[in-house]
Amino acid sequence: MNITIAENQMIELQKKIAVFFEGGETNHGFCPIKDILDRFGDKWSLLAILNLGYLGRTRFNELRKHIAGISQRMLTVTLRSLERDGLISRQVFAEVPPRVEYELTSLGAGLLLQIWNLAQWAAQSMDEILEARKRYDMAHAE
Amino acid sequence: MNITIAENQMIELQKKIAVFFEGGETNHGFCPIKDILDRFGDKWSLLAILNLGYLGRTRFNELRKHIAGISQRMLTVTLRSLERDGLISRQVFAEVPPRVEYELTSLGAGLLLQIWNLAQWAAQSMDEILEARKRYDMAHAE
DNA sequence: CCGTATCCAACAGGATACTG
DNA sequence: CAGTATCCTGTTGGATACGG
Repeated sequence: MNITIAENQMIELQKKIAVFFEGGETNHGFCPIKDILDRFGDKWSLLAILNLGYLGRTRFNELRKHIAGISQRMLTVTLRSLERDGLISRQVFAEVPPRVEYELTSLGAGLLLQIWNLAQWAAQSMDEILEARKRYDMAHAE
Repeated sequence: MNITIAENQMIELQKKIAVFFEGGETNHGFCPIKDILDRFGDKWSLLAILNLGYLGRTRFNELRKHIAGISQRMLTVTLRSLERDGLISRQVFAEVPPRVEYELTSLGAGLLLQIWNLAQWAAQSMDEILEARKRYDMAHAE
């Protein structure tokens, strides 16, 4: 039953990819995939965006509590780069003790939507992947 | 005009994420995002899948030609891990010289669809991101 | 509270040489 | 042709200490 990414749907997709590749700089390596990876392929960016989507406007340490395992340094670094790319906004309040709040921009919300779809796919496919992996390891263990 | 991920759409998404987080193991860090990153956050996996989607069933060196800059070693490593996860199939022909062909499985095709959506978003948003970056760098250069 | 600065270990991944 | 095997470097990111 999982054999149904309908054939024609797949062919449609192939055509689109072809346009994508051939319309661009063809084979000199232009590809937004590389850019995606450079920006969001790191360990924490997607998690930060997902959590900001979940929490809405959030303070630094509140966010940190929700991203299990992240160090202070990496949360700072990650938030800065997301801010630089216009995906989140950062607002500092001149108080003592200081308060800083982060929030997704509309651009960031658009990315969140994509991440969400990807996460959904991953959640749905995880069992199948784990099974495949088990099969592979069985077959390749001597 | 880009201020339109409609509010209610965003709120809907927040609810879904909430269910996602709170339905799972809550705050102990369960999250398919981490798994996604572990598997596809590397430098080459997404490119391999995208190119296999583009080319269809393909031989090792043919694939290599299309993925600009990949080393023989990394193509092997990448393809092995994708095969292990059941995302691509590998068929060896007992010929001299040897021939090996790779192809997306239906599971892999499902992932391709997600990657495609993400790539589309990236392509559409790239300008806006680059602008934001320029603004940020202007503001933070003393 | 919200960072920055410094140091350092682990690992991804490139270059190269060799095989069935 | 389609890989292994080995070596070696650059980068990622954790730990720790300090600052506004």
